[in-house]
Amino acid sequence: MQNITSLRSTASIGELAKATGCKIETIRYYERIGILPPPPRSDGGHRIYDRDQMKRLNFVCRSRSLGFSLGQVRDLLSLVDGGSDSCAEVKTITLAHLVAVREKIADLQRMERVLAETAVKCQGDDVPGCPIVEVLYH
Amino acid sequence: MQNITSLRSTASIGELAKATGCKIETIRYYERIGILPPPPRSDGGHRIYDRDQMKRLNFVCRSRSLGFSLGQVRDLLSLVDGGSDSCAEVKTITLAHLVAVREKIADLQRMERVLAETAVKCQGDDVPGCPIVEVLYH
DNA sequence: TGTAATACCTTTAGTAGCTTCAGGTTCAAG
DNA sequence: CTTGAACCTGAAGCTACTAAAGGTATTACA
Repeated sequence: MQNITSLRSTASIGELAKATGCKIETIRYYERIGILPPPPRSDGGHRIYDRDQMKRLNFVCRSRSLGFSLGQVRDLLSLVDGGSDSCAEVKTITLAHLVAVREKIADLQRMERVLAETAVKCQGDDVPGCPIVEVLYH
Repeated sequence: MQNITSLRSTASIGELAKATGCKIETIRYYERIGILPPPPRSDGGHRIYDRDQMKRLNFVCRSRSLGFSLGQVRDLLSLVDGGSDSCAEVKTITLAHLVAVREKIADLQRMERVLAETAVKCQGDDVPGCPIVEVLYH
């Protein structure tokens, strides 16, 4: 197996998966829902990807790893596909997402605090009346 | 409509929903998947809840609001139902969840950092080559 | 007591974002 | 030419709900 960035400019779905860290099934899923365009096929029906597709999948994976929803990824892709005067819209989507991420962090920190506070109260022994259970019952 | 904690010791599903902050549909869903036992019914088929059910639903809602999965809630409930010598197991589940919550926080903070760093680089104007897009392409 | 508004009922399907499965075909190495 | 790995499709399953359609019960008021 050779490095797809060296000799060949095309890759199988498995090679693409390795290169991007995205699972094969996920790649096919993205194609099915229209995030990735259907690539050309070999005579036998296997998918053949080129560098552009690879770049596009990278974009998708990276966006997903930053927590963008597939809907947002779709929007970002169409802005990128559309042209160059879309920077403002890209920023808008990003800032909206940033707000959502910060809210999630705040939510989780609230949970973390309660869980940690509660857990230390519990001895973990056989004494009836577990403090954790008490908290859960309110 | 009277306060369910005062005169009557039973409640309709709507009253239960109000008392716990859990939606009616969610209560029925919990029953369907076995988180809540099926309550007795009125002659016309409406659900009638008593205080124990109310307590149980409170436990479920509170656990959920702390981020426990329904599987974990199920486990916690069966420990609580089981007896009093389950404190250690309750603590184990709680600590495992705490670890998971902290991992999620760390993940989100990583996203937050990248998003914030990237967003400030973007002027949001019409200049081609949006820095956000660059980051997404890697 | 009659009626109208509200609350409740069931079943089914939809959401996000994949993952897994079953059952078959193609490709590449030796 | 054979064998094993990689690939193919379509459908179902996962979490935790939410919504919608279409029908029945209850309750408040006149």
